Amino acid sequence: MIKCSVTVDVVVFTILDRRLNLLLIKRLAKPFRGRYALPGGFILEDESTDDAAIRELREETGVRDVYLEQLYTFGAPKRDPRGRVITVAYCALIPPEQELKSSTDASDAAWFAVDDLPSLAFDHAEIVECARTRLRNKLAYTNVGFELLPARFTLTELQSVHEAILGWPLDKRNFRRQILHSETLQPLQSWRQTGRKPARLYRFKQ
Amino acid sequence: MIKCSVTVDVVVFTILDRRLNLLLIKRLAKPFRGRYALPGGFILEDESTDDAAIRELREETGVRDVYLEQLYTFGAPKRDPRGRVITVAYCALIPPEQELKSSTDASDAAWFAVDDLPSLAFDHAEIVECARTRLRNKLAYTNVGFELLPARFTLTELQSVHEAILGWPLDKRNFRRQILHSETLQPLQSWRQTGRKPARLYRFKQ
DNA sequence: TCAAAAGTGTTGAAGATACACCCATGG
DNA sequence: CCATGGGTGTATCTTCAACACTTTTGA
Repeated sequence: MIKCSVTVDVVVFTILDRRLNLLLIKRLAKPFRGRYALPGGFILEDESTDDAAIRELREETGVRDVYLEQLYTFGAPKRDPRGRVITVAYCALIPPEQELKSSTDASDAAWFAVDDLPSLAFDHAEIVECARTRLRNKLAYTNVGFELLPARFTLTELQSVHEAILGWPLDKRNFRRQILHSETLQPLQSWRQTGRKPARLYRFKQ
Repeated sequence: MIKCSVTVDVVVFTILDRRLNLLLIKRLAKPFRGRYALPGGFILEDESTDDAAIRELREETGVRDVYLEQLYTFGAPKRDPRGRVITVAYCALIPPEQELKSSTDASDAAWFAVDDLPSLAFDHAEIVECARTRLRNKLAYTNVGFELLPARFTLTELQSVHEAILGWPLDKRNFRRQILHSETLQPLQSWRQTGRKPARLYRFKQ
């Protein structure tokens, strides 16, 4: 029976420029100084791991009330050179409308397209892989893609989120039929004039 | 930043009498003395959480080389009255052929049908619920049911495993077509004479 | 010959895939 | 009037669900 340090690490996804991006932070301290790592940190005395993930997310990005889900726990004994540290990994999805702390302050945090990541500290590459796989799978049986969009969105925007997550193009008509048939979207009486023809806005029911 | 104790708890499933059962251990120590709990224990200095689960499983049941999968990590601050303990929960599936330590020694361990569990210590009822849900879902997209059977089995036996996990009856013809179509079974040149008409034996490919 | 479990096909419904053109608007 | 993205329907194929009788054996 030993005591060990416990961290949470959060894979924070968002959509930028129609591509799936995630948040990384450049490490200022050893080990892996100068390398990028997932946002995260040690859990506090009186908070659950979920609460720790929520807190880290707020500290690093300023966002709250977003989708957050526990992913997996990584507990290899040598995964952190400083000693025994196990980490509970989380996955967060944040809509692009959010004012991000990281995009406003002169931070060491930056967004990276998932297909163009730098080399990561610790076992964080493995954690990211785990998160991407989970997200892709989840899209098959849930409508979790909404979480990466603002409250009101067009069907084309939703489709491009799905395409960004899956990594392949979808058929427009099939996508629309399927998503509308699921009855999870509420059509609104507003249209967005983004391109030429205005596009109908929808929102997620509940 | 705090240090906390980390345990692994294992939901060990098996099939007994065509029903899904799980292993529980009567606690001899406080807290929850006399209540049943999941097998598990603290992780050691130099083992991964996976290794700890494998070790606990061997210690409590004597089995090795069985299906084992990480489930979820429970990290509420008050989940253990002794102090801050987080637990990484695992799910194990063991075939009924195994000689179980718990069934041979005069142990405080016992099998319980999942639909007839006693009141459990800690948050173990929640962990069990999580395991049952995961197992049910997993059956929809994998053939994990094999893990609860001996190396050679009949299709009727496999069907009854699926029924025990799902909790409802399946159509025999549809089940057989589906499972044979998946090409994960290898038919053998042997038949089991369990009832009247001999039934063909199969084994899981790889 | 009876009881018990093994084994076996077909039909209809629903869901998934593939595919191409017209529309509304701003420049 | 042209360029851009918005919006729409059909035909086919595959997959899933429902359903009942014959076969083999031991007692």
